[in-house]
Amino acid sequence: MDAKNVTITDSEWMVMRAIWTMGHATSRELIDAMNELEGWSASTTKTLLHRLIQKQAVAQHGGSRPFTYKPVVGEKESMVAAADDLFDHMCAMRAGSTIAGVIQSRELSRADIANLQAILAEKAKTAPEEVQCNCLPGDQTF
Amino acid sequence: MDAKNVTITDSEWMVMRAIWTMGHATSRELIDAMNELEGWSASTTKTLLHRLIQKQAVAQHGGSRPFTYKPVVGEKESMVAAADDLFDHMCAMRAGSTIAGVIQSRELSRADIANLQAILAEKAKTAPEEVQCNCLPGDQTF
DNA sequence: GCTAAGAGGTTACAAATGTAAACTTAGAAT
DNA sequence: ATTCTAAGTTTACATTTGTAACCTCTTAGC
Repeated sequence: MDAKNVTITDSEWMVMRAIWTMGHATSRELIDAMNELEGWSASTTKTLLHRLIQKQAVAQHGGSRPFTYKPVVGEKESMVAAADDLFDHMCAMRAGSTIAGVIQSRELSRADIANLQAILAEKAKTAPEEVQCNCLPGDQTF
Repeated sequence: MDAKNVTITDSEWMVMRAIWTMGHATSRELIDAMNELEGWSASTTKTLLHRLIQKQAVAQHGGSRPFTYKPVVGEKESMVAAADDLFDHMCAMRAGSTIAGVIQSRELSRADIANLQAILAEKAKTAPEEVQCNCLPGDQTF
């Protein structure tokens, strides 16, 4: 199952974060975690877990109760897919400054920074002078 | 009006992009643009425009018809606010690699890259060895 | 074997969102 | 002055999403 093909809602995402972090979990573990993190009732977590199973973001394992639930889509791929989807709906010309804003407000490790610097150095080799706006059809600068 | 305080839905965002790009527009101009871009009917665009006015993302100008509509919230700030909100709901530890994925799939100008490199160089001065996961309470690496 | 508790599944409902029709008002055209 | 068209406002409805109760089934405990 490809992370790009699964749309995870905000509340489902909260459940996924718990499953990704634990690697695999029982419904009791998820219910307790979501109650502590968000104050949700057990019913809420069960509903969201069921919806995630239906959209194949999560798989149910084990032959007897309590079942174990494991993520089908990876956290890293899902995060990138969600961020790409967001940026795909935004002005291409302003992606650079938007990414700059995000970087400024995130904590990044030395390894993260080194990785980003390497990627940017590579992109610099073929970077255009400017990126075209893609907001209107046949669009030029207004 | 602060961009951070206005939640713009996906469809409203498509209307905003048109208004931002034109700077100011009449409803006829927006109706034509959204019909060409998304295939929407005039009613759809009118409804979304009205909702944007209600949530003070857009302001109505002019004393007689046709009115002119102008954005109250800026595009740049709204993009950063939306991206920040997305990342705020994700694992802090993986923000770096997610940003890397986004950079790889976006077209960036030379100026964008230079700006990002400068920001990263500055962050590198105080970067931690690693960023803590913030997915579960009292969480450590699993 | 029976009972109780826990887990899993189904149903419920309000609000948000996407999409569009219907109605009212204003102004242009005749 | 009247009519017609466009613009603006209100209403409508289906789907999605958030949140949770209720019901059924399974398994642990006695």
